[in-house]
Order: sequence, then C-alpha cells, then structure tokens
Amino acid sequence: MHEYQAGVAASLTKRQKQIYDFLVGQQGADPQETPTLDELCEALGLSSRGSMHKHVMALIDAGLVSPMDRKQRGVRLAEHEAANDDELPLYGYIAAGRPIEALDSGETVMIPPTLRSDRPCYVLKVRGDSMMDDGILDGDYVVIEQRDQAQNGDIVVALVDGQEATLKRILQRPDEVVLCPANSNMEAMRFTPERVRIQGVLVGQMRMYR
Amino acid sequence: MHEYQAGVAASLTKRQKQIYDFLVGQQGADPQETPTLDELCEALGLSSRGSMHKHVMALIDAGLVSPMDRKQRGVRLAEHEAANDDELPLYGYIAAGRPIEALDSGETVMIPPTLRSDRPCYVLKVRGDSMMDDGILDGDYVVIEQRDQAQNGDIVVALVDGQEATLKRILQRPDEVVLCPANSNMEAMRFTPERVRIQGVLVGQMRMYR
DNA sequence: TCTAATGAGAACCAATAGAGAACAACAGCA
DNA sequence: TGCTGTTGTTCTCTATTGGTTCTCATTAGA
Repeated sequence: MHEYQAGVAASLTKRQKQIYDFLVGQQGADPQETPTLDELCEALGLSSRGSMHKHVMALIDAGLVSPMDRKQRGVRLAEHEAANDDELPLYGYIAAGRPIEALDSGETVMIPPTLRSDRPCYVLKVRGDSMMDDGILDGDYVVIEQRDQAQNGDIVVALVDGQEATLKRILQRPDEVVLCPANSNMEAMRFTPERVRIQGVLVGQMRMYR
Repeated sequence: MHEYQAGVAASLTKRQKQIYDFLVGQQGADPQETPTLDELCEALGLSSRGSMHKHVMALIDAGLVSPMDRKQRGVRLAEHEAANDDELPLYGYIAAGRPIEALDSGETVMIPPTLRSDRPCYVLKVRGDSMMDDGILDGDYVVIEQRDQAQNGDIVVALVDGQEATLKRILQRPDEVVLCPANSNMEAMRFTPERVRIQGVLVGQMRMYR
C-alpha cells in the first residue's frame, strides 16, 4: 500500500507534490486542522484559489486527498484505511491430530498490524504442547497467513489426509514431507507429499497471562 | 433533518470544533458544570441561541455530545466509550543482568486490549533466553503492568540493587526473594528483600515471525 | 514552436454562520 | 392547579465563507 502511494506520488507534478507534502506535515501537527483553499494559497504563496483548486483536484484524482463534496470542511488527506482491519477471525482450536475445532460464532480477535501480514490471515488457539520448545504453549493464540505453500523451516498449519490438522515446522523433500514438532518427547512425522495440505503459515503469536 | 454527516471529529467545521474544544476544556475545569446554550453563546461571542443550537446539534449527530432530549440540563459531552488507547509505550530492551536499555524515541506499539490489563502498562522487548522454558524467547515483546507488588509465581520485571533489571518468576519469602529463570542452564538467584524492587508484572506476550 | 504546468482573477453558488422571533417543554413556586 | 422565568427547539431571513468553474496569461521544457 505504501508502495502504491509512493508510485502515485511519483507521478505528481512538483507543485502537487509540494502541496501534498505540506498537507502531510500539517496533519502531523494537528490531525483536526484541515486548511481551506485560501489558507493553502497563503501557506504556499499563491494568490488564486482557483489555481489551488486545480492542484487539489489532481491530488483527489490520485487518491491522496479525500474529495470535498462542496462541503466547506477544508482539504483533508484521504484516509488510507489500508487492509488494517484490526480484527481477525478466530477460527477455533488447533491441536495435533485432530481437525481444527471450529468455533461457530463469528468471533474475532484484535491483532496489531505488526503481528500479521498483508495477506489474509486468521487466528487459532493452540491446544497441547507439541511446539513448546519453540515457545508456543497451550492456550497461545497464533496468527496464520492463509496460503497453500510454504518454505522449508516455516511453521505451518498442515492438514493430513484431509482430516488431521496440526501446527508443525515443515520440511518438504521431493519424496516426502516431514512435520517436526518442537517437543523432545515427540517424533517427527513423515508423509508422502500428496497426503499433506498446507493451510497457512505462522506469522504471529501472542499469549495473555492470567 | 440535519444533513450534517454523522461521524468523525475530523469532519467538523471550524466553529463546531471550536465549540467542542470549549466543552472539553469546560469539563476539565468542572465536570459538574454543563453550560446552557445561552452560556455557550456568551462564552463564544454569539448572540443567538438558535444558531448555537444548530452547532450543538451537529456535535450530537457526530456523537461527541450527548443528546439533550428537551431536558433543561445543559450541554454535556457524550460518554466517550473507551478512549481505546491501543498504543502502549515501548520502553526498550530487557535482558537479565542489565538495566532496561531505553529507547529514547517515544516509540509505541499497538497492543490488543485483551493482551493488557486495565492499569497502566508498557512494553519491553526481550533479550536473551533466560525465560525460554516458559515460552518467552529472544526478541519477543512483553506487556508489563506497572506496579510494585506481585504474587508469588508471577513473572515480574525486577530491579536488583537499583541497577540490574531482569524478567523472572518471583518467589517472595519473609527473609529472601528468589528470582527463578526458566532455563535449565541457569540458576535461581536469591536476594534479601530490600535489594529487589518490582517494576511491573507480565500480563501479555507476543512474537512475530519473519 | 508546441505543449504541459502553472498562476491570476472573476463569477457562481452551495455550505456555513449568525440574528432574531416564536414556540414548546421544563422547573420552581404559590 | 396555574403562573412565570428558564431553556431547548424550530423557523425565517441575511451575510459571509469557501469550493467550483471559467477564461486568460505566463513560464519551462521537449
């Protein structure tokens, strides 16, 4: 998303970029403050509201400024409500050897953007100690990025034979897939590749005490 | 009736914002005092109650002022539902045997409300493996509730001799305080009670992968 | 030279702002 | 209960502000 913004900003003219930069700075000073066209003119040394309007319209077309529909509320930056829907769905419990135990209600958990990726994610609650040596304990919440491929060494949600879901570190070899627990009491499990389907990759974890 | 768009404070007009700011200030001065429309007019230099009423209606539509249903009880701010301060300050790094390494910049981290307590909290980043057997690894973020007392078994930020900060499980006995690491390679440390000061209690933890 | 970017300025008009009047609901009081 | 002053509500009318749309001139660059 920042990529996108930068890309658009790159196609702005000098004046437009200058105005946009001013607005960004202004917002940092006081998010409530939305300068009028006249104020923008004074700040940037123009004397024609109409000219300023033309520049602002370009910024609106570029998606950087929210359209001001004849309302006299000043020029304000577009709210880039990115994909930061802070709430992610809590699908249910994951424990070695059973399918994911679904929670019916559309329950969600608030997840900081730093704990997730830009792609679609969901949350599971961990049952059992199979990953304890990697610091993932019973009761922890894990954030899973939804995808069907992973790199060797990733911790993944893997579905075996279409029914057993488990959270394990994965090793993919040409002839077999190894799912490695992080628990000295447990053995790695080996399967032929076609028996294992990846349902997501671990991107975040959190735990609450008490 | 009123075509002001309900919603955000950012969409307020200048006058509306001015009135809202006045009300906020007023509330700070004396929470009991709820100015009438006439008083608001006098305070802000208007002479028409009707005009002031129009502005106040806009604030009500914006959800900033609680509707006054023809009652003569003055203008009062809406109960601000949970001014969700999702951001907590990131104080710095904590590692066994050193003071907390401060990060100067007022950096903050977004923390879901479920991961913190209602009391004041802050965030530290973990250095080292002294708590690895409890699933707290190098690089993890821990949420600490700020207080100076703890129960036996709590994981606390403890300051020893006023200089060494450490994250450990605590055991308080009448004659000594034991700080227990969660790492089979490390020994518990024993101090006389006056040497140990509790700076907070662990209430949440999170980790990001890659 | 041609074009795009820029800027000035005028005219237009809807949004905002304010005054004031009239009315309605309320609270206090006899 | 009825009276009275206070306070919220609704209305009309007017003025100003500020976004919009023009036209036209100037400048920089290919």
